[in-house]
Amino acid sequence: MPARPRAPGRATILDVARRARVSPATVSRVINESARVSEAVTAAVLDAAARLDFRPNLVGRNLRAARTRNLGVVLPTLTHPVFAECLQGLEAAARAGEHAVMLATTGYDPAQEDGAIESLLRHRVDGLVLTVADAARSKLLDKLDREQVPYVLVYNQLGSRSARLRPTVSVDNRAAARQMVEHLIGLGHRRIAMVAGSFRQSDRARLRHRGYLDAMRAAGLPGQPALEMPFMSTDARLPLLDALQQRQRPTALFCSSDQLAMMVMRDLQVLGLQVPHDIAVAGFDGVQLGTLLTPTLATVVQPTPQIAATALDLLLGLIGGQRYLAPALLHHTLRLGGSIAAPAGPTSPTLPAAAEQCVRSHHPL
Amino acid sequence: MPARPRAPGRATILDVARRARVSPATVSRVINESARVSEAVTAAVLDAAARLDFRPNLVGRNLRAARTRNLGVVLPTLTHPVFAECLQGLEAAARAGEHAVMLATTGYDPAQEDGAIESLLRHRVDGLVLTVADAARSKLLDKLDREQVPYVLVYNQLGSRSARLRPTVSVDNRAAARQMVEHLIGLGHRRIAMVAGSFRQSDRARLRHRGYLDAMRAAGLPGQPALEMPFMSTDARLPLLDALQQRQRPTALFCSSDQLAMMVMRDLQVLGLQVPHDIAVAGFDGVQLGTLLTPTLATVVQPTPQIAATALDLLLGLIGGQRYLAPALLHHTLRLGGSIAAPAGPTSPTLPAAAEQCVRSHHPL
DNA sequence: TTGAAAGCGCTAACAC
DNA sequence: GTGTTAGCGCTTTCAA
Repeated sequence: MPARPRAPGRATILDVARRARVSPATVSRVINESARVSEAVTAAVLDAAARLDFRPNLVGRNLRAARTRNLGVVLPTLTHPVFAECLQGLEAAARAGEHAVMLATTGYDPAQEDGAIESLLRHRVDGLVLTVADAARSKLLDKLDREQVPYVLVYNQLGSRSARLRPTVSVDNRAAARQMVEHLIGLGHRRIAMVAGSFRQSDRARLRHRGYLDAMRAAGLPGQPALEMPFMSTDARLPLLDALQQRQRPTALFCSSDQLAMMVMRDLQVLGLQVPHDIAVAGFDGVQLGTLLTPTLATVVQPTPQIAATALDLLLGLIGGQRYLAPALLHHTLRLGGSIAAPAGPTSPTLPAAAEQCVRSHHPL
Repeated sequence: MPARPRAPGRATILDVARRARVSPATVSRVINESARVSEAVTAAVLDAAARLDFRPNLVGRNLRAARTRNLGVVLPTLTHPVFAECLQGLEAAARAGEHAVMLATTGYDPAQEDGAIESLLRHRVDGLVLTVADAARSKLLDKLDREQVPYVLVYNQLGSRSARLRPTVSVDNRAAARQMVEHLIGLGHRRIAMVAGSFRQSDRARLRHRGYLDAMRAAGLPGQPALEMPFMSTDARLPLLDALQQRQRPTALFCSSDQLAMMVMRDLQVLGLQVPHDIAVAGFDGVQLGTLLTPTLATVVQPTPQIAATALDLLLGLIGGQRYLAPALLHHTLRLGGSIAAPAGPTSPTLPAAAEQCVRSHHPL
């Protein structure tokens, strides 16, 4: 049994070189397979490295190489499953490409975006994958452009008239939203409202609202402004109550995200309304958890694994020196779950008696 | 307007020193506030740094300092919300403590644990937060111990008779499970089955099963072996069918995780059973999404934000040189959702007619 | 209070 | 094929 190495895991390339009676350069060559080395020497080096529990110090390598094979990922939150799934995909793809992932979350707060990115850049990540509040008018992205930092946006999508062109990976949010709303209209819904995350925090939400308006207008129906809700809120009852107390209560709610849709479904039920019988609910994202709900959530499915894989692919391309990058528009699909159905007959214009009281008394959920 | 720096963001401490007409050492002192520097010089340095868009290269610093202020986080998956929430908390706490997070996921595969950790260690993370398959008999943890790498386990809990003592942050899984099952018994349930993630992949699942057995035995009821399911499976129908076709169909199912419980609830409903009327379902984790289900999921709530905060706290302590670390046992609570209720009267011993056919025909969900 | 100089671990030129 | 050497950007003695 060999003696325990002095400071285990801390042997350097020089220690290995000495033990194998070769130069440090040769050790490096063996480790990285960066040049041909004779079989005998290779074996000696490998043996020495193994005996010493040699673990290459990537900090040293990175300093020397002026690149780190580290990627920064900046997302609003992981509480929202679509981002957790995306991160999962990014990490797997990064690992497959021999890169490591450094993570930062911003809590949908543009102020935190700057600090997060700055920290990542100090660590000299080779590139960034990020979802920002507003891709079209982001000082941060301007900065990244100026400094020529490779980055790819996920989920963010630039309007067609946007001045800047930036690398994005997303679905066609507007078209996808329109398609879902058209589906609702096809089922017979006429009064459809949209619930959205706050527009300031999400360019996606704005585009999806446009798609909603497109569909409504095309059908000659009155589109409404979105019912905006801050992203991190956990209770939709009061805004919902507002919407439902309108003279013409909507028979369907199109939500700008699955997270929102799930919350809305729960709160509608708390208010005493049956989904989909009393009111239909549709989401946007296609998170797996939607299939675990009862009824299952009808939603626009974004191909999150492909979004992640594509983003990483593009990013590695950019890092590799590729120049121009067209925005990648991936295909969405509709998942028609049990949360939508044709509208019931003429609905009563009043809420269940329970609803009002339920909200006012702040009944815990 | 100042001339654009040559290679923006790539000015070094030497450039700043030259511009401010001081030594690089002084620049370092100013940047890190590591020693007193006169006001005048400080101002000059700061000014030069700002003009040059100086961004300290942490790779250089880390090489020199032999510590990185990077923390490695190793989790089975982010698809399971409890881990996503935990990572979120870890990242926030790390950022608050001026540390960055490098992420790796293992997909519940012990084989991947090794590669993930090895990669992180090559990056010279200062410490690790991890959830492993089995904390008691993990070669990896042995290695970390041997190499004196600071680490803290989250969710993993060592049995009381475990040989090794390792730093863990968890709830008392056995007691918590017992309490939930006792609650079910208190409601009148007598035939309670447990559904669990595969034991090999989770020491937690084993402990929770023990707690289940404790409760059953204490009540003089027959405890059963757990219905084991691989963690990444997305369909529980066939195993469920097995359980439900027993002579004495269970009136309640205790699941070892919320993920599993949500899947089970959906699949029960697919099989034509009403939760909680026909069968009660309880989970373990307390993920927020449980409150979005209908009925809401009854579950053992683990204080995930505190688990994350505590883990980070302990880890930073270990990194700071602290020696012994007692396992931290955090308080769980029960969240009694709509997915459990007292058992209905004598249930029919047969499944709804739909059930059998539904499974055999592999009806898409 | 500030500067000079050495070196963290590694790799890429360049020699042999 | 293999060795020598210089230096990536930073901090930290040690001197002044």
